[in-house]
Amino acid sequence: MDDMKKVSNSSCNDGLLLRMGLNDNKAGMQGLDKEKINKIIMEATKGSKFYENELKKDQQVNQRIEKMMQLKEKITAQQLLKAQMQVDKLVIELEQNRDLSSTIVHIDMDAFYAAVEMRDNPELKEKPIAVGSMSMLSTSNYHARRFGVRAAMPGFIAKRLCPHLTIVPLNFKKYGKVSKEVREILAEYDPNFMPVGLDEAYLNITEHLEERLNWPEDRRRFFFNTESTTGIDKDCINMSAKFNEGEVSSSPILFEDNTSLMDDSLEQRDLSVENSVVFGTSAEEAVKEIRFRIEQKTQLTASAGIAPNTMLAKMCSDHNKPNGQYRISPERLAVLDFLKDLPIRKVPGIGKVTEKMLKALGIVTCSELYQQRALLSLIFSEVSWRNFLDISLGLGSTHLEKDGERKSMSTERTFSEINTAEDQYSLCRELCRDLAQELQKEGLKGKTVTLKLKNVNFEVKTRASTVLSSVSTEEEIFTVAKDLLGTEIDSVAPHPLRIRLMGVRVSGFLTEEEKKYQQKSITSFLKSGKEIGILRLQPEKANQEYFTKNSEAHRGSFFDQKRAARQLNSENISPNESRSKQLFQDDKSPANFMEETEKVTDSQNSDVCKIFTCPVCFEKQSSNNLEELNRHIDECLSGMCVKDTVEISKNDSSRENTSNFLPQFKNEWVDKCQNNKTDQLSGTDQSASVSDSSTDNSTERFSLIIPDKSPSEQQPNNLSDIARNVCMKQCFFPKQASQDNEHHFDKTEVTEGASSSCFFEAKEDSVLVCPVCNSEQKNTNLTAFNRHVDVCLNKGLIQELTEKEDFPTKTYNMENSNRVFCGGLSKGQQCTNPSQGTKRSGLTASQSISKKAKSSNSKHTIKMFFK
DNA sequence: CGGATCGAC
DNA sequence: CTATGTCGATCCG
Repeated sequence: MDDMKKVSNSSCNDGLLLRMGLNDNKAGMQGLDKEKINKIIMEATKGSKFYENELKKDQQVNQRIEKMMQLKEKITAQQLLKAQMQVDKLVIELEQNRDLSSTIVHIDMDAFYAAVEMRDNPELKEKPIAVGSMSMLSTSNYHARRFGVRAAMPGFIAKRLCPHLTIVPLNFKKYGKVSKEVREILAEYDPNFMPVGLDEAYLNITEHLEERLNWPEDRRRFFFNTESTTGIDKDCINMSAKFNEGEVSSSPILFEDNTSLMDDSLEQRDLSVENSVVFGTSAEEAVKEIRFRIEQKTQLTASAGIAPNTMLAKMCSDHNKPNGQYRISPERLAVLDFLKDLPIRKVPGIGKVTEKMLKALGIVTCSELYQQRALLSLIFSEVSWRNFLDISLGLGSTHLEKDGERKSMSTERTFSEINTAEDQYSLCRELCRDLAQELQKEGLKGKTVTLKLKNVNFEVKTRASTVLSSVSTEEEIFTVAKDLLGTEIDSVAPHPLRIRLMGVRVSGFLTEEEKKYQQKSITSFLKSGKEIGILRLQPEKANQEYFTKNSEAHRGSFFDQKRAARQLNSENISPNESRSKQLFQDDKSPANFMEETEKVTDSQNSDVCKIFTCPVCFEKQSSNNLEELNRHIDECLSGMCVKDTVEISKNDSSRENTSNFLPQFKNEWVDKCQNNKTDQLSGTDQSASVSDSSTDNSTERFSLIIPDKSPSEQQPNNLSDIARNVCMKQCFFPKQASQDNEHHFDKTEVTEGASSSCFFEAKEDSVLVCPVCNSEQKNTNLTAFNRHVDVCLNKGLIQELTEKEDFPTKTYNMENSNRVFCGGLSKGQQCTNPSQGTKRSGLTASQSISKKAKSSNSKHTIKMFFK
């Protein structure tokens, strides 16, 4: 125990560093004291972009602290008193529920990667080494730590601290293998143990200890490994000698000069059998046994903590690191004593920022955290202060939760500056490809794509977009990601986007149920004719056969069940309620939705339908706004190959508003929640007219028209194919029915060339999509939008992008493209960006577009949009 | 929902 | 020259 205390005193960071530096005379290496270390780091750091950004972040934290302090000032004594009572009430409750009955162990491999590398390359043993690269280190050995070389430090700075430092590249396969070996041992003590990364794990050994009491001695006897397969036999024997003599054991690998801790009660060990050791039945003994076995098996040392819960166990394992262990006995006072002077920073979950904020409140140790509990409850969020309270009471989780389902998957890369759109797009595609591959390994599909960018000033931005269908393939992800990227590129235009990191993340994974739903063929959906939605499709004879052909397999399908449930619902409840229930049936968090819906309902005093059926994927989409739906449809469409053109036209509608698809195909979409405009377009040709059979008067009817071929000839794989054909790359809805008539366009104002294809009402806050870069321009007016397009054109994007053969995006040719401006430009509008001429085209953006639109010719050109 | 931030390994 | 990659959680608007 004396040993433990000594080490525990010196394990505080500052002391440790200092001591190590002073004590180290081996290998002719000197460590550095903290001052020197800081000085060197500062010199290497200051003036760099990285440092500038660190300063900036620091300022932000300071601002947060300032705000917090202002908040604190406003707190009255009265409030504080009240809070004190409430919190203390909670404290009593928490104390009553304090659970000390579990024995949780935290195992932490010492300097794991570095230790593995040293083990496998004896030449490194005596040297300061770090694992990682010149730009970033993952870990360092204890030699190197004396010089201040630490994890998360860039290699080039470490080199300045320690010029002899050997930097070993990462070798994850190897670490994984070793990790597995360790885990095999751990599983014997707790089959449900919880690994954390490669080098840590939590175990609940409560049960093991119970059983262990009855174990015969031989079951607790372990042999020293005298037949090591590697060349380290001598060390092992040396170590075993120390074990036998009850001396302080020392890792042969890491700590030739250190004082580690196979400590108490070693004399009592039964060593009657040669080269073996018997461990006792206590928690300490069991954990020593674990560490012993790990070392015998892998030649690596581990530290461990034993405590009544995970939080304490984790802090314990840090307490006597390296190659040591510590236990908090399961008594309330032992716990509180451990926490008494413990700096809050040692607590898992309290990082740099929280530490600084609490320090501003005069809180450094856990007991201070407890003393300030009332104040904290007034300053921090419920979640935060409750967490603080748990910490200060030493409460934590007493069981090991299996890590649940993955919530996101991402990939990101750092590189030297990339500033051309071309490179950025192809990089983006690459990331999407990698990510898609990983996603498919786990069979995941997600609805949210997040793009992460770090510019050369180290400023990080993330941009996310949630689509209503889910994505998993490279194309699908890229379709979303590239738009996000495009928006960012545009946002800094005409300057190039200068980035040093890009990442793509997919989250919002489908649940099992949703996966099923998605996989269902739409035929079963179409059969119903009873779906709620603004679009209903009811196959006419011509298509009936096809629609029903594939439906056999789906009888009693998910859809059918849903339908049945819906009908049941509507019969059993009042009409109003019924509607609500129907709408929300598939919506897991209807709160906002409800509000929104009711609002609209009131204002229009009519049936409002906020569930849309996407014409592409035919999935029902509940959506709060049209923009979302638009985005969904857009995304649904893009990345898919358009094979042919099909028309959807609305045959009948009582009250609807404009919206549009690519108009040259007379596609029209109706948004019934927006305004009262009526556009009537009639379908011709072979129409698979689809009418709604329900009495719901909010229903619109559409015809599905397949112009060229009869369904049988066309032989689409499924109806989705047809549906996809229906729609063009884009659809726009007026985001809101704006009162503001400025920049208002309607179809009469547009030239023939454009207007036949574009009769979109562009109001102030419409969502405009740049025909060049394809990105949504939000919150823009037409002037700004024009400028954007102009800039976009002049950036030479088109030229550049078409040059590169495998370039994934936007390979359409402006000359032939029939892509049109939807609502973007008025006829003849001049380029509004004075800094940018129209060098390439010699035309203003609008003129280009006009020309383009005129030359465009019907359905075949559409293929160009979908590469 | 989207974005920023924190924290851990 | 040269400051990671990945994930979950939380908070705020």
